[in-house]
Amino acid sequence: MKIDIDFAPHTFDPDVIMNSGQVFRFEKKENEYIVNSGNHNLRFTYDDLSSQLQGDGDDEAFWREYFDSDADYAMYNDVIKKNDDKFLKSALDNSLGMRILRQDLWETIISYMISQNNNIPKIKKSIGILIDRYSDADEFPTAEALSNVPLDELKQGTMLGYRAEYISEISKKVAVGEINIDDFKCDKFQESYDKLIAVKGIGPKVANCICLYGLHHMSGYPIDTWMKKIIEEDYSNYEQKEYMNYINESYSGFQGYVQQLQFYYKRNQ
DNA sequence: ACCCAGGACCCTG
DNA sequence: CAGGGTCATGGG
Repeated sequence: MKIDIDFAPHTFDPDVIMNSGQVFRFEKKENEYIVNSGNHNLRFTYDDLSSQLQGDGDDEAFWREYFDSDADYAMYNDVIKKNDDKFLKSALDNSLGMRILRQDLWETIISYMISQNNNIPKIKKSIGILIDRYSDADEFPTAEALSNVPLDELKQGTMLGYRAEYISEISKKVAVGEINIDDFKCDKFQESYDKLIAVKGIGPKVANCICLYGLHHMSGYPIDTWMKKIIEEDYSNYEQKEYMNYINESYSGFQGYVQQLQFYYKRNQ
C-alpha cells in the first residue's frame, strides 16, 4: 500500500539515520530507500524540499511509529543549541535529520546480541545470513525458527562465533514461553533494563541499545568503544561518572538522541 | 603478527 | 563493587 509521511522541516534525513549505526536493515538503492523491520517492509523516496516521505509498504501505522514521526526533534535541538557543549553542537550541525527509530523488538534484541565485540559490516552480514537461511523473503527469523536450528549449524558460516550460544538460548526460551519479550515493555527505563540484563548475552551496553531502539526508552545511553573514546578525547575534563551526571541532567528524556548524534559524528570525522 | 570492532561472562581481590 | 582474562571472527 501507498504510504506518505510528512516531517517537520530538517528533522528527517534518511542517509543520516541509515548510517548512524542504530539500524542494520536500512539501505539505499538507486535513490530509493529499502527498510525492513521484523516482518514489515517499506521502500520509499524522500523529498527534502517538501519534507515528505513517499513510499510503498505493508503497514502505515507501523512505519509512522517506526520513524517516530510524532516526536518533536526540533525541541531537542533547541535545548542542545542553548547549551555550551561545543562537541555536541558540532555533532548536531553534522547530523541534522537524525531520529531514534522504533524498531521491531525481537529483531533488536537479536541484532544487538550479535553486535557485542563486533563491527557494523559484519553484524549486517550475520543478520543477512540468518534471514537467508531461516526466514521467508525479508522477514526477520522468529524465535521458533531460530530455536529449531542445531547450535553447530547456527555457528557454521554465520560469523556469529560464541554469540550463537546466546542467540540459541534466548530463542529456545522465547519459543517455549519461558521468556515473553512483551514483558520487557515497561513504563520505566530502569524496569526494562533490569529485566533485559538478566538475560544471558545481554549486558549493560546491549540492554541500553534494546531499551533505546526496541522499546524507545529515550533515556537509554549506550556506551561502546566509540563513546568511551568520545568521553576520553572530547570530554577529558570529566570523569565518566561526572560525565553521565552532566548528560542526564542536561538532556533528561532524550539522552539517547544526544548519544546518537555524538556517535554518528565521531564515526564520520 | 597484532589490534580492533555498537561487550559480556566469570572469576578474583 | 572494580579489574582483568577469555571468548569467535573478519578486516585493517
